[in-house]
Amino acid sequence: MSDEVFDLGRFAEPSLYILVSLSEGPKHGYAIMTDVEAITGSPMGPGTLYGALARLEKRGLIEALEPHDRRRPYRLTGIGEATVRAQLERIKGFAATGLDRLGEAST
Amino acid sequence: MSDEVFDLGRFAEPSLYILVSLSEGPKHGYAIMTDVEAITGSPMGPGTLYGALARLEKRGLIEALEPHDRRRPYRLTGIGEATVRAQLERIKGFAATGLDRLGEAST
DNA sequence: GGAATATATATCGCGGTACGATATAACAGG
DNA sequence: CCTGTTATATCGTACCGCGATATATATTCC
Repeated sequence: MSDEVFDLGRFAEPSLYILVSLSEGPKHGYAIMTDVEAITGSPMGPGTLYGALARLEKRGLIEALEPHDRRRPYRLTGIGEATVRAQLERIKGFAATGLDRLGEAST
Repeated sequence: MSDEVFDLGRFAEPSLYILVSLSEGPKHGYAIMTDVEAITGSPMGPGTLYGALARLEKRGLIEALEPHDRRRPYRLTGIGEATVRAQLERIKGFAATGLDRLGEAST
């Protein structure tokens, strides 16, 4: 089972942003929103955020911590961390392949 | 320099695969399908392929060449090439950021 | 103190995408 | 001649993205 890394599925972009944001440490929704905007350059609205958050929790990639004040923080689970890592490695390889092809093909 | 590069939009994964496949040179649909499967490891069905192909052409990122035999080849346009390159650079940076965070946070 | 703004979460609905299923057709090999 | 491969095309369903919207508290400024 050890290898069985969860796939993020079809619409993985916002989910991946969230997971990467949580890679830094536990955060609550609003903090994720601002962090993702800082990383990616484009804002993530609440509709996108909370929908994806619920899905990620349901799939066991993140888990909710005890709320403090008005904040409901989330944390990466073990599976979540493995998933992000695998996903990022894959993406990294893919980007390298693509850029390599462009480098050779252009001129 | 006015590089208003086209964004791939929300659902960019299959489209990006196609564009990267075409970065190698012009290909027809079926060849893209097999190539993408080779690159990503997961198969891309005709429903995904031809839908995305039509959208990419409509957006001017790829263009159709003259059909030979039963094959309808496509080629990257200038805009298309710039878009893939920009997209891949962005992804590369994002992956690096994410892996960096994981590297520090884990262990 | 009152008003405006920032923080913080939650939900709805439309538009649009992913993708399996399905159909069609030409060609090659046994 | 029939099966499998190559090749393109379309339909329908399920699901996602995301703007809009609502609510409530905390903070800041006049």
